[in-house]
Amino acid sequence: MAERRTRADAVSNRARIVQVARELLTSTSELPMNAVAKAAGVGQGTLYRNFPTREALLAEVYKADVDVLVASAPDLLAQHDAAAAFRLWLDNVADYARVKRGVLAALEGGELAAGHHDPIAGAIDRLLAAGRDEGTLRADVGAQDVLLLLGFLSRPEAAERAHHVLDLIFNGLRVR
Amino acid sequence: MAERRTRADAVSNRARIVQVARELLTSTSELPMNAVAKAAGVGQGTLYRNFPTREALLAEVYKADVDVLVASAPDLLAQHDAAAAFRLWLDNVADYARVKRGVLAALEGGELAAGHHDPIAGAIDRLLAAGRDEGTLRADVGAQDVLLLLGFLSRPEAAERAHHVLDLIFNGLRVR
DNA sequence: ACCTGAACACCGTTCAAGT
DNA sequence: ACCTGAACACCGTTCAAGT
Repeated sequence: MAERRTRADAVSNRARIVQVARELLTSTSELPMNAVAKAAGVGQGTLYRNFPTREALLAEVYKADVDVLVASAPDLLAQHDAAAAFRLWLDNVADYARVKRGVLAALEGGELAAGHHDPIAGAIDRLLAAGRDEGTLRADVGAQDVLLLLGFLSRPEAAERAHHVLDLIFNGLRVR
Repeated sequence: MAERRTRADAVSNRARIVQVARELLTSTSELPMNAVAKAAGVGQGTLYRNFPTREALLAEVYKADVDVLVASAPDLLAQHDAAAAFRLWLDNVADYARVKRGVLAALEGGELAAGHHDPIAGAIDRLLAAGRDEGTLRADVGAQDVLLLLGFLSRPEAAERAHHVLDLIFNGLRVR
């Protein structure tokens, strides 16, 4: 199977689409596909061949952020006990959610979350498993449960109360 | 100020709009305004004068359900201690959410929830206050926090795990 | 091989014209 | 006083035609 080199213009088009989408998302939380195509200077067809769904585009836009979030889980586990690591990781998620609301939108129920190997779910699983071994976090909690609970971060009103609500959630996941 | 009798056709139009919307929501969770107008046999203008936003229409459709939910709070408090009443009330909410997903959509961030006198928030406040007096529920929890946490019920994947996630939430709201 | 952009099917919402 | 429905401004998505 011969490796086929993608045309140079195709490569730059794809990169420009992602860059433009990222910029559009800094001003508003909406992302009209036609607006992305126009701002990127490509036809709608080009946009859709690169990213068949908006979820796919969002996943690409926030890939770097998600990678950082996922990578921070083992780092925190190396420096703290599992319960503290989990609590700190939740704060990381909240910080990302505050700055870039779209991260959560991409995360929940989309390509990222529904994919076979959702990296975020993997990070949560790791933290939960450590807490279970330690005996500080409830053994009957799955990554799915945590993802559902974190969904509140995507609501606009969440910003002010995020920290407090995370405390309540964390309190609920600890063993009594 | 003389009471003005609304025209008979106007009254029946309004009732038919609500009835048709309710029926449409049993099959799908979407509610296109034009589809409502067409199914109700009225012009779009009539629909919009009665219900300026979709939220307003949803609020009317689910008014009866919300009333039942709100009324159940004092009933539960009369028969159980505050913590048990709160737990049972949460189950009531989950049951409604399972059957009619739209109740939650109408509840969260919409006319119902954002209104000056959100009845749901009132019911939650009442339950929380009783739990605080009793010393079983955390004093630093507000109705807003609970509403944010309950938002997960509107997600399609929530159905199977709703009961378990509610346990986690309840666990987090209790005093240690 | 990749691209463009007209075109289609759908929204929500408004408002002039009717009764 | 209330209603109708054409019309407008927007979506997402497809696909024939180009290079």
